[in-house]
Amino acid sequence: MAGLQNTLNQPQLYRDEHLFIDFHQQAAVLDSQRMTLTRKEYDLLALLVRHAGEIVPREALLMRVWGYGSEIRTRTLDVHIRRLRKKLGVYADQYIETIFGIGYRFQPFHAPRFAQSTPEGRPLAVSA
Amino acid sequence: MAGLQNTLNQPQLYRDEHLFIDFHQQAAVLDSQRMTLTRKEYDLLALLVRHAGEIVPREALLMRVWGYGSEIRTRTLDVHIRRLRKKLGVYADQYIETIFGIGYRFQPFHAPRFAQSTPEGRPLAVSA
DNA sequence: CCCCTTTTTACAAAGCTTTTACAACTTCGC
DNA sequence: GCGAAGTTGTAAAAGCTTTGTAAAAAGGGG
Repeated sequence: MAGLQNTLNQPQLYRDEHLFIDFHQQAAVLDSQRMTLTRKEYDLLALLVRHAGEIVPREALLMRVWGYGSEIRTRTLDVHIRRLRKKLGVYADQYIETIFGIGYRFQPFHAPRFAQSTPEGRPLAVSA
Repeated sequence: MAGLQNTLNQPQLYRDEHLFIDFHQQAAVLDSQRMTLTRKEYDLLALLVRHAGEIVPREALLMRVWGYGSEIRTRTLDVHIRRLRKKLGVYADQYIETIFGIGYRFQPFHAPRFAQSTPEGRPLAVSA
């Protein structure tokens, strides 16, 4: 698999064509430019990237990044997603997908996308 | 034989010549292309496919997918069936049969079809 | 205080579901 | 066969929920 692994068997690194993340140093680099992320922005990005290719439900994000239980109603996740996307620049929509009604998914840069065969319908399948 | 079975003895997978469904991941693939289904569309398709070859009465579908009792009058089932058929493309009519006055039946791709002037196949129990 | 980060608020936009209205079809009695 | 009554197909609109966005408010560390 991808990055070197530590004793907890968690990758220490993520790397694709444009994005590089060092989970140990908690640093992200986009096209050779260091991203300046706030703590929450980094935590959110890191969590998504560690689960690259998988849908991460809103609930899970709110729990693991904010410690919020499902009873808390907040829009702060949306706002942080937006700021992350802004900092991801032109790749934003390719990297961070919205799974309507469920959560978000980080996709490695060249991950195969399942194209849309039907004229209507939106870019994502259901999953939980 | 069908897919692997979990501890509840429900198949986890469905597969035929064109359609593949992973009930655990709640994802459907048609001719190697992931179908983009909304939640209700997936629930409806999954219920029909789990009972492949059997007639599933409208009442049962409305109860199990929508939680509607028999007193509720709605056309939303018809509309969802239509959208499913659209997304099933050219196989639509082969996969989803209308059993007039009773309900619908999902047929595996190469299943032999019998005349349906006298609908056979045991209906699914309506009770929850 | 000041600056930076985080959260909330309010509204806009997008997505999904349901209803509505009418066309097409099936069944059944005549 | 024919017509009536009921059922299903279909397209479009309405309704509701979720997400995007900008701006203001709230927190927190120096």
